[in-house]
Amino acid sequence: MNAVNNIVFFEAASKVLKALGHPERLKIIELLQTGEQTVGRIQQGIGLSQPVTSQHLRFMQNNNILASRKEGTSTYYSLASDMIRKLLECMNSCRLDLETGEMQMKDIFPESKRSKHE
Amino acid sequence: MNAVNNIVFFEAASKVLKALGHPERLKIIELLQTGEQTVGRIQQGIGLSQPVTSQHLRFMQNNNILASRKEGTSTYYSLASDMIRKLLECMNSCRLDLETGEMQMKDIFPESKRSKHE
DNA sequence: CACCAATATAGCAATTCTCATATATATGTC
DNA sequence: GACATATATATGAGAATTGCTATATTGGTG
Repeated sequence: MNAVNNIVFFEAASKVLKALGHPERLKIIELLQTGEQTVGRIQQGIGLSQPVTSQHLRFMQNNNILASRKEGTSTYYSLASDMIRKLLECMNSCRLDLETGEMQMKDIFPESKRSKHE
Repeated sequence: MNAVNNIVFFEAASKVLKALGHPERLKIIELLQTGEQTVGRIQQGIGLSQPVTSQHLRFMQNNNILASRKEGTSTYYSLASDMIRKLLECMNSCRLDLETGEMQMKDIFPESKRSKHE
């Protein structure tokens, strides 16, 4: 693993993280954990409008978080990579730690005040 | 774990992920894996200007990714939570999978074309 | 072909990010 | 107090993100 590959990795990984960094998108990802879903079902599942749902899906597909396949008039979206699955596992493990009290909500939820520029 | 907590979790987690979703910030986080560092050292380590470095650090602190303490004229930043450490572990594990060929770069790096709206 | 259902895209306004430059603050030393 | 060092903040410009409304596309059915 050389420096160049490191840079590539950071670039790639940060895109993935950024694409995950939106509450609705995170919900979508969770939804897809159990398998592929159509746009319609995803939309129902998270309660967003159809265009916004589509936009999030496209965004995630462009960042290689999701893959899709068409069947008739439907499009099925699914998790695209092992990395996503690993990250999801990690998130779920954290959520479990919260439930068991092993981790505190304050450990991940900022109560900090923001200045204008964050 | 009820619905409300889920929402809180998604909100919190997505902020964390978003704050991690920037190549330079990811580098900073990696740098801090081995322990706290001053702003100066971090700046050297990643090669950014002092103000930009400070801004990234503030952003991450506001999103509870980092903690800081002052000593003399220096400020030491460090990883703020177990969640971050877990996510870091996960990322490093993925990087290892890349090295061993267990995972392919294409699994996390998008080659997809972008439309105007991503 | 007309029409419907499912999904995608365009275009726009508001907000947020990111980086750069300039300036401020705080601490330590002489 | 004058000054240097380390860090933070203000501010502004350009880009990216987000969600909305309207419209387009595509496949299936009669």
